[in-house]
Amino acid sequence: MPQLDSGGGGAGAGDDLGAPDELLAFQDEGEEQDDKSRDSAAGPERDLAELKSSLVNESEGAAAGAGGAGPGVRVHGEAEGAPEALGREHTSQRLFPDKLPESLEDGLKAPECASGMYKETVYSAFNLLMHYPSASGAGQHPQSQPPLHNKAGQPPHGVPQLSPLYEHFSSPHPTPAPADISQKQGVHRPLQTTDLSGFYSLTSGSMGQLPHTVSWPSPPLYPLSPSCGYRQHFPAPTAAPGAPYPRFTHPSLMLGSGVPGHPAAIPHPAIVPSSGKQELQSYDRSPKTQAEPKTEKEAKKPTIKKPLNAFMLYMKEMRAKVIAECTLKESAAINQILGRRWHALSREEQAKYYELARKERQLHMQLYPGWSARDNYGKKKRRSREKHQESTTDPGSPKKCRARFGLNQQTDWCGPCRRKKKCIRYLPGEGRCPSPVPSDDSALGCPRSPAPQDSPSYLLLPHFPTELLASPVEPAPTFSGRSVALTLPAPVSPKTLHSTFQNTQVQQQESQRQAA
DNA sequence: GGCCCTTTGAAGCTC
DNA sequence: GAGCTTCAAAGGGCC
Repeated sequence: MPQLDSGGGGAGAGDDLGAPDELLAFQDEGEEQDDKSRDSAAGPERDLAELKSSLVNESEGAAAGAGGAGPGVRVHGEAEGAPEALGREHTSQRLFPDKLPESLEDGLKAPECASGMYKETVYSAFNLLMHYPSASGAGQHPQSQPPLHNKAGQPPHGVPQLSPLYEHFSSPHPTPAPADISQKQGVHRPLQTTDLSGFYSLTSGSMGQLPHTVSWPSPPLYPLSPSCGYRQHFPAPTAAPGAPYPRFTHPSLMLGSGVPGHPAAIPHPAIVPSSGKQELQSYDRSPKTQAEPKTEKEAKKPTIKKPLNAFMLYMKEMRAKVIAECTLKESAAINQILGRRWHALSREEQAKYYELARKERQLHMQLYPGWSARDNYGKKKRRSREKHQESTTDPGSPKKCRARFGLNQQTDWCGPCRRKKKCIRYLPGEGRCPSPVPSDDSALGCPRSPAPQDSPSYLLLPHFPTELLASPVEPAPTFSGRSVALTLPAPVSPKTLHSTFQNTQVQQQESQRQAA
């Protein structure tokens, strides 16, 4: 794997892009688990148990792993020399062993055609990104490069579908990045010296090769002005003179429209016009935007979306598959299934998505150095806080809850929710955690929170299949030692459960018809 | 038309 | 630094 975050150049920022949760998910196993992972007898179930164990025991692991790896999932190429670096290297080897490229390679040999998502170009692009940020190779056509993994040009099973961001910046005909990309106001992050030219390509030649994924419908062949209309704060990389067409001209990305002086489309999947679904609302906590008068021009600023995290990338890839398998349509129910499946993934499988997400964040940060997630704050309806205020039975923090019941703050779980963070799965009507569950083995006899018998309306539904309370897809996970499965029955709303119930009935009727 | 639901993760904010 | 909040995608459902 290339040195994505090598100390040379300006790769420093990328090193810290990994999220703490990623670390917790994969770091807490420690050396003991590392040994376990080397155990050839370890099967998927055990792997899953270990993963869940590591997730559950995140606080202990965080304390114990103070001398471990730095933040985030790392790839090879850390700063060398120091023991810490050695530890990180060790961690990175555990997280991204040579298996990863192998799996990618294997996957390329074994296409999954169910959704038709995987195309050669996409994974060639992935390979290009894996070589990133080689400036020397920026102008090379992938076919002229010795491909690392696309032996058969086929996508792998389990290899994450590239997000639009990746797809977008993976043109085989890259064009030079603009020289003035950093010459703008509001740039807080230093522009990476990494040559991103390989990710801006707007050539017409790539258009025909560009696969159409579920997420990206067929791009209309709109002529593209050389000056791409990134939002004002972020001057756009301009297309090469010989690049008349954008790679992506999704209607939602026609960012130039409406922006005076920027008539062209913005070929970036992370950008949506503010006139879209997420209209800029009056609520905006950004001091900058509060201070500035909202001119018409500003109101039409495009919205740069957050880069997708690992789970979002996973959802994006697997949604169609789940829909096909389960004949579900409601995204809420699908997401529940995907959430369970996500937990059931092996570490290696999840690591692929974490790595992909990390690269997305890195790329996003380099493309929009001054962008912050804060920029989009307030662009969605505030609902959590309002809902929270509506609830008079605030479960309180786990810390308070544990203190209330005299539990160990480090090891005991907060009531039936079994979470160490916010206690949200309290029993309705009983206020804060009424029955804290210690984390010793006695808790293992009660793997699930006691289902409230009074308030949830789905329990009152006639003939409601109680098995729906458990995982609709995955079997109940096993418990290992003190570990408590994270895939506890999610606090599914009665509405969703009822919908799921209805869908189940439809499925049963269909199956009966087919059987007949 | 726009919000809700539902998931996990990342990042910003608050104390 | 812990805990909380918001947003990212998706699309049917609901008002």
